[in-house]
Amino acid sequence: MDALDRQIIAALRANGRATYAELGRQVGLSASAVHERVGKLEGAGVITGYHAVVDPRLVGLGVTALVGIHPSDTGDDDDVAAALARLPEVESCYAVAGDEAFVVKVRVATVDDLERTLGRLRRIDGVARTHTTVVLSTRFESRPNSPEEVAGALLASRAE
Amino acid sequence: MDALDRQIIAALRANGRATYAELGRQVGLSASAVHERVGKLEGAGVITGYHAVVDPRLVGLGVTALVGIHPSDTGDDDDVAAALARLPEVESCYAVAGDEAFVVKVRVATVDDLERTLGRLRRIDGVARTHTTVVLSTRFESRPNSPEEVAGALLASRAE
DNA sequence: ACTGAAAGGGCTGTGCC
DNA sequence: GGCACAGCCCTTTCAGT
Repeated sequence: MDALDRQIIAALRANGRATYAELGRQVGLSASAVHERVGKLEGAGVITGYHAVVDPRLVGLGVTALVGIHPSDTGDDDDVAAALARLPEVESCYAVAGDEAFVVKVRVATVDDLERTLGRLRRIDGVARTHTTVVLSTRFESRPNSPEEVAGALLASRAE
Repeated sequence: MDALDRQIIAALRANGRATYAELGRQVGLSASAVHERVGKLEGAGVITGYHAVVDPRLVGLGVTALVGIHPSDTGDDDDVAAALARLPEVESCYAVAGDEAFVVKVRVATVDDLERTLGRLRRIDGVARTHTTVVLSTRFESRPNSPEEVAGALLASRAE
């Protein structure tokens, strides 16, 4: 993982369909060299996949909510996580510190669907209670920020 | 937006680097037809981009937190959102219903960095207070669930 | 709106530095 | 590890339906 790898990763985070030739031009390498590096990054699990990003509203999933999952005294976290993974409307699932065991992001079509989904969540074995925060608008999401940028910002913050 | 478009979208959500020829094979269309459809989906804003997904830990961003942003009485939400967007460690930002104005997802290298970031967040004009939930593990994230699957699950739920 | 053809370019393996 | 080359496949455009 050198500076070239990081540049390639940043480029692929910005445009996941960039060709190897294009990436090569950006970082000053031949297409075959980039091809090899990307293959290694994928093999090492650094790059885990490539995904098209879709406007949820335009595919009929206009309602987003963040739901905190309070665990019951009995019940295994891994089992709860597995049950959460079985619900396709649960898009992300984080195990967290604090009163809640998990925070999940849910996407559905309508508030009626949200109500139904919350019912299903509460009925999971090991779930005592949910705490729902409805998303009014997504200002930005999954920004492809390079670690470099983050590091730079944190350095600047340190210097303050 | 017909069934073919939805199939193509689902395929590109699963593999953002799928070739047009490959997509055509999957949905039973020629590569040129797929090419045209994808172009229209991009133009209509249904597909907003393609991104490589990277394991945050392997690029030195091993600490994730969800931070609720409580607004002060004075201060404009849009200004706060703009200030949040300027911090690269803030990966996502949702305006939410409830006590908090926003919930943001933050990724940094260390808990020291997290402390610094929280300081920067609190210093934003219009931010009264933050409430931080540290992520212990990401069970799954940004799963490419097709709206069909979600609709199916919700239908099943309705029938229960 | 899709197909099929054709030209151009990218992909990806091999051999070599 | 990277480059150059080469064969093949894909992309992209365009006429035809």
